[in-house]
Amino acid sequence: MPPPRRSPKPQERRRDPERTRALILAAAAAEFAAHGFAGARTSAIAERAGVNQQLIWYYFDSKDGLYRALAEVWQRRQRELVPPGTPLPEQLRRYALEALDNPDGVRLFAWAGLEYTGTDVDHDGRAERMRPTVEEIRERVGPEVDPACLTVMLTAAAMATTTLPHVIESVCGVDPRTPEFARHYADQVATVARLLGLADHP
Amino acid sequence: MPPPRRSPKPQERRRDPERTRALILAAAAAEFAAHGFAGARTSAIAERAGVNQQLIWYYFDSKDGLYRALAEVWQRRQRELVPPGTPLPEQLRRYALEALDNPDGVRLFAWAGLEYTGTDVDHDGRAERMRPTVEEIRERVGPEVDPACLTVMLTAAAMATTTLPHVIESVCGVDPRTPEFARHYADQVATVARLLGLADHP
DNA sequence: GCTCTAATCAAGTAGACACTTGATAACGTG
DNA sequence: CACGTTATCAAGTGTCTACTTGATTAGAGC
Repeated sequence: MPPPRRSPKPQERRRDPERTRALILAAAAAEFAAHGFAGARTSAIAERAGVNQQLIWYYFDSKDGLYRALAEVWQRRQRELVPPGTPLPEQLRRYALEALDNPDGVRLFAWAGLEYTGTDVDHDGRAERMRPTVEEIRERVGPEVDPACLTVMLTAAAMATTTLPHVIESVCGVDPRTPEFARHYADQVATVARLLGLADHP
Repeated sequence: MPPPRRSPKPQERRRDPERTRALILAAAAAEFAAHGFAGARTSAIAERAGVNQQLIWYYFDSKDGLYRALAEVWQRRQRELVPPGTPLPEQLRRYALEALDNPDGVRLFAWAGLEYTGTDVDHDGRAERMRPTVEEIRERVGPEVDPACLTVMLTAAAMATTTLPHVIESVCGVDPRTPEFARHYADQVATVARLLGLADHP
């Protein structure tokens, strides 16, 4: 008689804290992105991750702690999105395309805006990250334009496929979630940026 | 012995269904705007309105019904916001200033975007309301620009003081909620619209 | 192998929440 | 003033939800 394999799912039982943490974080990103902080359910996160609910508290202390941990992950990705030296219209195009490549991240970022109460995990980081963009804009526009405000406008515009799907559906008459539209819209954002004189001059 | 006044608060007890309805709607606007649909609490709405909780179900059937009733109110206001014939930059300036005059409405509208699932109470209404704007833009820009997309971008840009306060805080270094900044930002939106050639031509 | 720790799990719990129920008091109408 | 209707109220109810507790097991170090 061979030694009996006690567990029916030996692979599933193997421990791997890093993997578990990552699974929970990924599931949390999807849930928070889909429903926002208040709407997200910890039970749904655990189920989506395929782990025991309690592990959420084991690794992240609270729903809030999980949310904050997520913000850090997202922050790291943002830093790597646009290599320095990329022309502005192309920067904006890529930023708009994030709606395709990382829709959860963009939604998370949008939720954070509405749920913002005055303290931001990433305040200083973002300020530093966007400074070059503001300065580049300053050099390319006239004195009547406040480059910081224009940066904000362009950021908002680039995120619109995520933040204003209802407007897009009404105004453009198409489903804003299709890749075709996202690409078209991203091109349009770049086009408008060029019209504003934000392209490289020869 | 004079006839005793039985109720200590006779004025409060006076019935006024219309007033009650309005009180609930106003309180709901504030709560939903502050926390979104999932985050809003019916108990908080009743308390803010100063009415018995049950009246929410008496008048609106459900939390969802209350939310929908609110959407209709908001919709009506939108129609009256910008009289036809207003030049585009001025339209956008006023739209951006809504963040001051009707912050709850703007927030409600922004929440609706993130919570959008494909069905919209005001789909047709908004489409019709925004058509003239799209057509006006079409006449003023070159063929490389999709006027519907530009309309979306400008809408998103005009709402940024509400949707992206965290970005504004980082990039502009000011509190996005102050009236001074809101006015400055609204002027900037109008300025950029003029730069894009959206002003009246002589 | 033994033991200690760290990871996983199952079964709660207390409170919050949307919504009901059934009674009561103001109002309109004859 | 009687009487039916309508608005208001107080006190639930079942369910959901974030979080606890306490036991169990996999793996690391000796």
